Amino acid sequence: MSADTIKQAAAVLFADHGYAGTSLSQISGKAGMKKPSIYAHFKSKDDLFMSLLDDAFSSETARVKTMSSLQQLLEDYVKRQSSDALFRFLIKSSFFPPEHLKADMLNRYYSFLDTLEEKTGKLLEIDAALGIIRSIDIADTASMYTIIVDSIFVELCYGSRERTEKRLNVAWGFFWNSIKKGQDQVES
Amino acid sequence: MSADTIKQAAAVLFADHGYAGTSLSQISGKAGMKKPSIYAHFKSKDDLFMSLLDDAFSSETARVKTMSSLQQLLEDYVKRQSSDALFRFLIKSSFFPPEHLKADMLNRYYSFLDTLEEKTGKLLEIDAALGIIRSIDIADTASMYTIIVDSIFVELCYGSRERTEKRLNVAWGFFWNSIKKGQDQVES
DNA sequence: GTCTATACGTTGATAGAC
DNA sequence: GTCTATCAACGTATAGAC
Repeated sequence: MSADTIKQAAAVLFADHGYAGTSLSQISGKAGMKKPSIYAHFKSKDDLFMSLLDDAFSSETARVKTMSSLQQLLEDYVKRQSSDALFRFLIKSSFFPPEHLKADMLNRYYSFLDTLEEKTGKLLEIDAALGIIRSIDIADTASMYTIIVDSIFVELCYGSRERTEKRLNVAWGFFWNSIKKGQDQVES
Repeated sequence: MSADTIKQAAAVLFADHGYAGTSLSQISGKAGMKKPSIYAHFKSKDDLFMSLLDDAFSSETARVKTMSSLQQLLEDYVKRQSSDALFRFLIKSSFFPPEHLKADMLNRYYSFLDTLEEKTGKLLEIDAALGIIRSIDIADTASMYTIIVDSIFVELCYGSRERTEKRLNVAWGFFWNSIKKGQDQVES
């Protein structure tokens, strides 16, 4: 289907140049058709953008719901930074929403964050029950996890995989060391 | 001077709508003059943008160089999120640079990051010498600090001061607890 | 330094033939 | 569904009067 071809082209361009920085002629050009053809599939530029956003949030929410380890999700994000245009589109658009669509977007973003924090809480509770981690404040720890996720997203914006991986290792080291059982921290 | 009036107007608009999303007519309108008057002070839109960016990086670099505590800088960022348009402009522009100015910007950004990590390292070394913190890997810890800074910047993009402050408290709690002396962590 | 007037490309979007 | 042709509006930028 050519609606899909348009979406794929738009994802890349929106991710690289933003909403305002991307024109419909650029999108149609990349999709191999003329500008007016877009209107056979989408009502407007806004419609195309929001449609992409829905796809992206659905995909990420599904991913979070089926994840089985906190560390795995972070590594998954790093892996997808170059290959998954829809993911890059989502990050950049979330950080910098077009002003007139901001309200619409924020609802979806917060709903995604809720899913993430809820799932994080559940995984932490399992680890706590298994005795892998110390008794901790689950809410604060889940919050700290999303902080790491966001900082990884920031690094993803700049595109250097090397830096991102280094950062991930440092962040995860601090995080896990703070919550795991054992006395590796003792070194006074 | 009216070059300054233009800059102030531009900072707010670039921060809110981005480079591509802001037009020279919007800027001149907010500055109380007509569009062509801008060209009496700046060669082009790019010139205005880069001039603003230089101001912003200079200001932030100076701030980092004179900071006396890691926690203070974070709190300073939160306080300025609503009042300091140039600061908001810098964050948004750094996260999402216009593609054709990206290379130019990245140099300045990395130079700022170097200053930040260097200063962070020095402050950590002082605390270590004073016996306030445990012996740690200074480089990793400074890196973890910039992770927290970035996550605060992300939150600043969304504008809710309440959420930002909560996040700052959680992040700082984890960070300081990981490096300070004493056995507050023991709770197995 | 600020203005009016203007040049000229590009934007998002529509009409209508095929 | 895709195209050509066209639209009004807006973009950056310049020329030249005051």
